[in-house]
Amino acid sequence: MAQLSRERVLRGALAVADAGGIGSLTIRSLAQELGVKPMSVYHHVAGKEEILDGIVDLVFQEIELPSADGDWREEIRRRASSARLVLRRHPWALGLLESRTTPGPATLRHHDAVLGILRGAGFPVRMAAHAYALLDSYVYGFALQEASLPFDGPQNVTEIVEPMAQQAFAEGYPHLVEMATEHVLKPGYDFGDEFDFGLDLILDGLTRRR
Amino acid sequence: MAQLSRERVLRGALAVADAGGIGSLTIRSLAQELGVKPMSVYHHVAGKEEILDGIVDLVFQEIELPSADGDWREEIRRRASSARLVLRRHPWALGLLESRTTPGPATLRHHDAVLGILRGAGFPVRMAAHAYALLDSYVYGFALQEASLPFDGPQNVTEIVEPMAQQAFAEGYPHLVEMATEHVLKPGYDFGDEFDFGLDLILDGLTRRR
DNA sequence: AGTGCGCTCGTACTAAGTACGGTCACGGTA
DNA sequence: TACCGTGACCGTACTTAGTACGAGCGCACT
Repeated sequence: MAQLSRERVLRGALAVADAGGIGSLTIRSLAQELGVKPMSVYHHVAGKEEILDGIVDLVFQEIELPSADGDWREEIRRRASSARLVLRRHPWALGLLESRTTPGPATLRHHDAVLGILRGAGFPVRMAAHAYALLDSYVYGFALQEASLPFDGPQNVTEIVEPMAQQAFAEGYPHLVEMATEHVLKPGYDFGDEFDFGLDLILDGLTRRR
Repeated sequence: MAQLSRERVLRGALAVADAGGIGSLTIRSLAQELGVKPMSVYHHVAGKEEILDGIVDLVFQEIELPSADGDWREEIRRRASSARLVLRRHPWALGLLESRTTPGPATLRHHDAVLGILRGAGFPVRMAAHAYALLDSYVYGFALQEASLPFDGPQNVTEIVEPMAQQAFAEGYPHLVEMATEHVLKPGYDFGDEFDFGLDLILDGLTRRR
């Protein structure tokens, strides 16, 4: 095992969080992952808070940056889709966003690039702020809903939703029952497919208001 | 101090979380709030997980239900605004959403009512699912961004953003600097004002696609 | 008075964050 | 070569948290 370093500590923390959720990330579990003893970690980071800040920034680093000279709509769409995939890969990152208020360098670079595209596309500053807040709200919120779904993907939907629908029927929630039986339980259903509908609607609205 | 009860335990937990964040909600802090010893709590709830599920459902209970016979657009707007305010009052609830997969009765009632409005407004099942995912994504994501802002309200924006802008300038993030100086630092700025822009855009898009 | 029951609590075990100081390898200097 | 400073790693232990276990205690019903 090579020398420890801040970089290796953060990478290790990311791996532990991905494997077992943020709840499983403890200084001890991280030390084990790294093949060292708990206190060794503290020579490379100041404390657990700094680790959390660090891995959030690592997550932002994974999101594709829009390129400054492409079609704005296509670039924004690409980065939104990328962000959604990244947040699905690291669902614990969403819960962290709420508590971290000191953005890292990758986070800043990311936001600067997105704003750059919008300004370059002709959005005035105020409108760029609107667009930026709207787009990120949508992406974060969608990722949050994906993360809180009781099922993982399109596979095991039936076995999870079927009993829920029965319960909803028994307790008198007709619209939930209808949604389950007429939509969610139909073959081919995948919540992830909802993403493009909303993104298109938002991009259309922004185009119209530009 | 009256008899303890599940209800009082959950209300107490909500109060503790509101006062100091979920991080400050421990069995011991909760017991102190309730004027009892820690282990007494366990006679009314099975464990901390059940407390967390319980207070998330309490939060949903606070969101205004849309009324079934109003104008769908107005009802949906009202419940979205209400949800946003409730989530601003209990920002810790967002972090919990991701981990709780067993919705409580208030949560189910809430979702059933929203779906009911959309179906009543003439949205086909599939389109109601789209609209529902989009609206909730927006509301949750917006609340998440509000919660992660480094400033609390329109008051102390300047003292927080000013140094950030300076740093952004020094590190070469021109669009962040522009956004700060030309928009955020202007008098009257309030991030909360962004909410209506996005909500209107979404409602327009949904109207058009209905 | 006796009995059972439900609520409360004292004690204690385990897991986690981390302060403090020790150990040890290495590299530069006299 | 002998010495010593430095940086990385770790052993120990203190504090805070969740919670298992079982004891005490008051009240309702016999």
